[in-house]
Amino acid sequence: MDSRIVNLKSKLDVYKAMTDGGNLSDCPVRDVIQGLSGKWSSLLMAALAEQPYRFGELRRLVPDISQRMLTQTLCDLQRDGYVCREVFPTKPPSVEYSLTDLGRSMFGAFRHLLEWAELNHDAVRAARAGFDGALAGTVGKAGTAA
Amino acid sequence: MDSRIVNLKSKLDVYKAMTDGGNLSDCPVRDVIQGLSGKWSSLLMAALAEQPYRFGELRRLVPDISQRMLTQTLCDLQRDGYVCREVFPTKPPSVEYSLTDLGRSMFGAFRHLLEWAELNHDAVRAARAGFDGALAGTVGKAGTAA
DNA sequence: AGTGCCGGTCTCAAAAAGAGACCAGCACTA
DNA sequence: TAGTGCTGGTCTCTTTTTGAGACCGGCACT
Repeated sequence: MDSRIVNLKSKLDVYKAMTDGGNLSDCPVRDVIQGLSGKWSSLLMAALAEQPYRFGELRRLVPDISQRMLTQTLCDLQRDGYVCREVFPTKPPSVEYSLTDLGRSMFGAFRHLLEWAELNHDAVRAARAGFDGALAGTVGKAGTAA
Repeated sequence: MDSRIVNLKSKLDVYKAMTDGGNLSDCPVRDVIQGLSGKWSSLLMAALAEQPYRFGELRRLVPDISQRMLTQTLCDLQRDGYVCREVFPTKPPSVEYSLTDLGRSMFGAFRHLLEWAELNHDAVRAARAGFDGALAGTVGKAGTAA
């Protein structure tokens, strides 16, 4: 079993075969996931899943996003077919963003991750603290910080 | 109903109240999701969900990742408690990465999104094509490209 | 001796993101 | 009538993140 670690002869062929089986590079899933992996995409999707919002509403709802990224992320989400952009010819022309059917469908799958995060953020935070602590211990070799 | 568009008096207070309700900025879910929203995080999680891999194996499995990002992303995932890093004292010291229980748990939720992507990438691609086509039509006003 | 693989780190260039000014048009205020 | 604020964006500049690739020490095989 452990021979795979020692015996390195012509491993590349083996990996190529495995890659074809696991097709991580080719598969279109990557293409879809990359669209959602942006820093703000998931957040905006979560917001729009609640209800439709206008541009300025979203900006206020997520204070630490810049207009530039808000515009761009919304545009990307619209391009991927997740959100719908409607311009209302009101006095100050207002723009409303809402989820499409595709967007709602996608969010239905994404929601699981959100729920998991809600339930397990303590564990993640604990893991982070443990990792950082161990790192500090390794580097500084001191259990007690100043 | 539409008065919300016209009547703009002191809307900020209203939004603040809404923000408190929807708590999109504060909630720790963001903190967790951001860790997964990296370009490579989800891909590496998917790979490690199959089976444990060594550093070089992952590099070959995902050809278009740089060592730097591979190291960094794996380190981030390890810090968040999703993956476990084991160093084997073999002759060329080898390092194996595997999913922790927390990682497997998280991937169980993430998997839904992966499955959705697999099923709906056609729709997403179609939406993209439609969006790009409409954009070209708007700008170039020409239906037939050269 | 020379070469290659091991898992990383280091540096440098390019790309992406953040901060903030600026735009045109209309309503309300002074 | 001038001034102010709000609308949804775009433009520029700076900072952060990413990508590409050189480099490291140590051992095995040639």
